[in-house]
Amino acid sequence: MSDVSVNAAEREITVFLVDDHSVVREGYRRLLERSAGIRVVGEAANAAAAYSEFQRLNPGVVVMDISLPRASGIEAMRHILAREPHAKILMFSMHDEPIFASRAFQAGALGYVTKASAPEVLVDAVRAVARGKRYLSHDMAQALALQAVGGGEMGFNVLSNREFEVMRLLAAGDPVAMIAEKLQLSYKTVANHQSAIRQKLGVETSAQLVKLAQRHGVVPGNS
Amino acid sequence: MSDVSVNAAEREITVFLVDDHSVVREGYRRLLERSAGIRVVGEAANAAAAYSEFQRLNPGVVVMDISLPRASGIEAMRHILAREPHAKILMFSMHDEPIFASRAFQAGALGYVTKASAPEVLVDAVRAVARGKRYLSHDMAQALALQAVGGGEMGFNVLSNREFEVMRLLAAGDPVAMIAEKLQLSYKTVANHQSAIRQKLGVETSAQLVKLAQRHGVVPGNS
DNA sequence: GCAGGTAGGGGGAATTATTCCCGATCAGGC
DNA sequence: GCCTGATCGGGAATAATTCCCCCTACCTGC
Repeated sequence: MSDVSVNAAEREITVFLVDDHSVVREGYRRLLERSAGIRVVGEAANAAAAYSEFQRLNPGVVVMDISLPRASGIEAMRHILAREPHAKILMFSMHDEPIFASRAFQAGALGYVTKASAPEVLVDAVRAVARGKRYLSHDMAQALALQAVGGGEMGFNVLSNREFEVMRLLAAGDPVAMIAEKLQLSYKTVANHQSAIRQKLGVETSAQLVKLAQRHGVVPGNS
Repeated sequence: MSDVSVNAAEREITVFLVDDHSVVREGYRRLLERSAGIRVVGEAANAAAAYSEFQRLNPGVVVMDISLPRASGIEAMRHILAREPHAKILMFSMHDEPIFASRAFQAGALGYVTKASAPEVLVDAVRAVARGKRYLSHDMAQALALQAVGGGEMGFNVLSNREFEVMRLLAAGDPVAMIAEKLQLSYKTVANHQSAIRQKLGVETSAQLVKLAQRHGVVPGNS
C-alpha cells in the first residue's frame, strides 16, 4: 500500500459526493461543510457522471453511495480505481449487512459507513480516509467480524461481482430485459448470468431466489 | 416554482422527523431549518419513539421515512392517526414504486415525496402539508396515474380459489411441476393458471409476485 | 515472457416455459 | 333450460432458459 504523506494540518480535504438522491446529497454537503478543513467540491448523481467529474476535479476523497441507478457504486468505484489506483473512496450505504461492506473493501474501498451511523461518524470517516487510513463504522465492524468467525455460511460469496449485481436486480423483481438495459448489457449476457446464479445458489425458481436474498438481507423483505 | 403564499402573520411550521438513518435526519434538519418559517422540533429513529415523541411535541407536520427498522413507517403513521386523526403526515421514501405511495395515502398520509426529488420539493411538500393540502411529488404522480389507468394493483380477491392456491405455492417458491403434482393437476393447467394470475395481479416476474404476496401477508416475508 | 485461471461479454442451437386460443365439463343462478 | 364462471387441459406460437462455444482482459505463478 502506498502511503501518501499528507500534511494534515495545512491541506484542506476536498470531497466529491456521489448519490442519486439529491436531497440526501444536499444533507451530506451541509453536514460536511460545517466541519473545519473539509470542502465539498462537486457532486454526481450517477456512475457515469461520477467518473468524468472525478477526473476533472481530482478530489481528495470520494463519498460514494453504494446504490446508484444504472451501474452500482461498486462498479463506479472500480472504474475510477482502474485509472486512478490511489483514489480514496469512502462507500456510504444504507445497507448494514456485512456482505455489502465485504464486497466494497474487496473492490478497493478505503472506508465503509452505514447511513444509520451518527453524523460525526461520516466526518471522522472522511478525515480518516483522506489520510489514507481504512475506516469501518463500528456496527459494520462487529457484523463483519461475526461473519468471519461464522465462516461456513458462505451464501452469496460464490457469486462474482457481476453476478451479485444481476442477482440483486433479479431478486428485486426486475425482468431480464430491464436488467440488461440498466446494466447496458445484452439480453443474452444477463440470461447467462441468471443461469449461473441459479446454479451456484442452488435455487430452481426466481421465487426461491427472492427468499434466499431476503434471508441474507440483500433485498428488503417489506417496507 | 414554489407557490408559497404563506402569510407572514401565521405561525411557524413545526416539524418532527422520523428516519432511522441519523445522518439522513441531520441532512433534512439542516435543509428544512434553512427555510423560513420552518422549525424542526424533534426527531425519532423508530416507530415506537415516533409515537411517544409525537404526543409530547404535537408538531404541525411529521416527516416520516416509510422504511423503519421494526414497524414500518406506515404502521407508525397508522398508530399516530388512530389517536390523532388530524395529524399531518408527510411520507418520505426512497421507493419510487407507485404501490408505496398508494399504500401511504390509503393509510392516511397527506403527502408523499421520494428521496430522489430535488431538495426544494421536500420544503414545498412540508409547507403544503402544513396547510392541510395533499402533496405528491410529480414523478410519483405520474407513476400512480399510469397505474390507475392500467388497472394495476388490486387485491388477491380477483383471483379464483384455485388461482389463489396456485399463487401461494408459486410465491412459496415451488416449481410449476411440483405444484402440478401436489394439486394433482396437469403441468399445462398450472402453467395456464400462472399466466392468469400474473395478468390479473399485473406482475411481470415471479420475483414481483413473491413481493406482492408478502405485502399482503399471503406468504411469510421478513417484516 | 508465457501458460493457466477466472471474470466478463455475448452468439447459436436445443430445450423449456409461457402465452394465447380453444374446447370440454360441472355447478349455481335466474 | 340457459347463461356465467370456474376448472381442467390440449395445440401452436412465442419467449425464456440452458448448455456449449468463442473471445477478450487481467492476474498470478513460473
